[in-house]
Amino acid sequence: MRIETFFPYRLAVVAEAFSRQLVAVYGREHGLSREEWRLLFLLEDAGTLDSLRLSQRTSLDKVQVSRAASRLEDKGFITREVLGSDRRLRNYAITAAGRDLFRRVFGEVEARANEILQAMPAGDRAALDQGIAALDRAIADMTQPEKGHGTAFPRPGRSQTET
Amino acid sequence: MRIETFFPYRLAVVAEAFSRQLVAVYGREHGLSREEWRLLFLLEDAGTLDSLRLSQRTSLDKVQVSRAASRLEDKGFITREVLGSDRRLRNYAITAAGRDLFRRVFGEVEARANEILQAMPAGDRAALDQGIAALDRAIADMTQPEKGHGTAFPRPGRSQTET
DNA sequence: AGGCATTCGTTTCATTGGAAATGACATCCT
DNA sequence: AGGATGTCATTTCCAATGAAACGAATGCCT
Repeated sequence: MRIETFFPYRLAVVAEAFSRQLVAVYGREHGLSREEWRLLFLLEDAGTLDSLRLSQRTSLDKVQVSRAASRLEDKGFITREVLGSDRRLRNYAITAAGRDLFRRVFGEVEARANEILQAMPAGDRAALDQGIAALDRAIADMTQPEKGHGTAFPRPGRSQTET
Repeated sequence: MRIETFFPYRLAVVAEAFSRQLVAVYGREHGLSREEWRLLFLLEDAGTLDSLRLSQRTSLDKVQVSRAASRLEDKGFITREVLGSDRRLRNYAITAAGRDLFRRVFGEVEARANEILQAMPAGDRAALDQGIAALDRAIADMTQPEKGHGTAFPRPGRSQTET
């Protein structure tokens, strides 16, 4: 079978290529890693988030959040403080500088994304949107058996090593 | 803006999740890296390939090919020899063991992929296919205006030779 | 033919990224 | 209460990754 016709390959490769276009903006031009970019995105939307809500809303695991937050804090784009109610948790908030940066970068990223997406016929664009949404549902249904009958479903970042 | 509604984010996250399902098969269960998997895929299709054709047909850069080939050779799944006509190039060929492994793994990977894809309504599946193809074209047209259509896009090599 | 520049694949080096280990804290259970 | 257990963020360790450096080989050009 020719690999170019294998759907999973095509999806992965196209998604990567698209992503690379955007990384060129927030990464190469503004020095943000993908995790930092996403974290900043979340925080500019929410203003402030504690680590619990954060882990529920992102595809980032704890380690990634920890590292991205650390770097963003160093750069002065977010603040990080221990949460009073549960001192194991953290509360993250975006700073004015962070908001400023994000808005600027977001404009550029969105422009680049639209430049590509608008080059597609409207019908194809709608199809893509529909298809991605459906695939998302299919994967979710697959990995988290509907109704949660299964007591064990894979949680990101969990391993079943018994010590 | 909520990040979940930002299309580039959704695409990246869904594609990653889908890919992860497949990596779980060829990676976790069979010890192949993504690059090794792709290289093996190419070689089982072509039987033999020299490094020139290889670089034209894949999204892998030189370093990735070199490393993946090295490991596959160590495992006895491919052979690698200097090309007579141009001794800078290499000729890769899949071995019987490699073909054997690939067929076995491919069956599992395909099954897993179909398990997910078949869970989607046929219309959504068609939409996804159409959308991905269109996005591929849009990116190709964007990065390489007016060149060959199809699944070819940029390789991250940015050799800015001075002069 | 013989230098110069180019094109390869591979190696090196510094950085990244993931998985397990760690330590702080909270919760449970008796 | 208070020890055992669980949960969290962070750190540590090591494999993987990417960019630049390198050495070998070829093409070009006079």
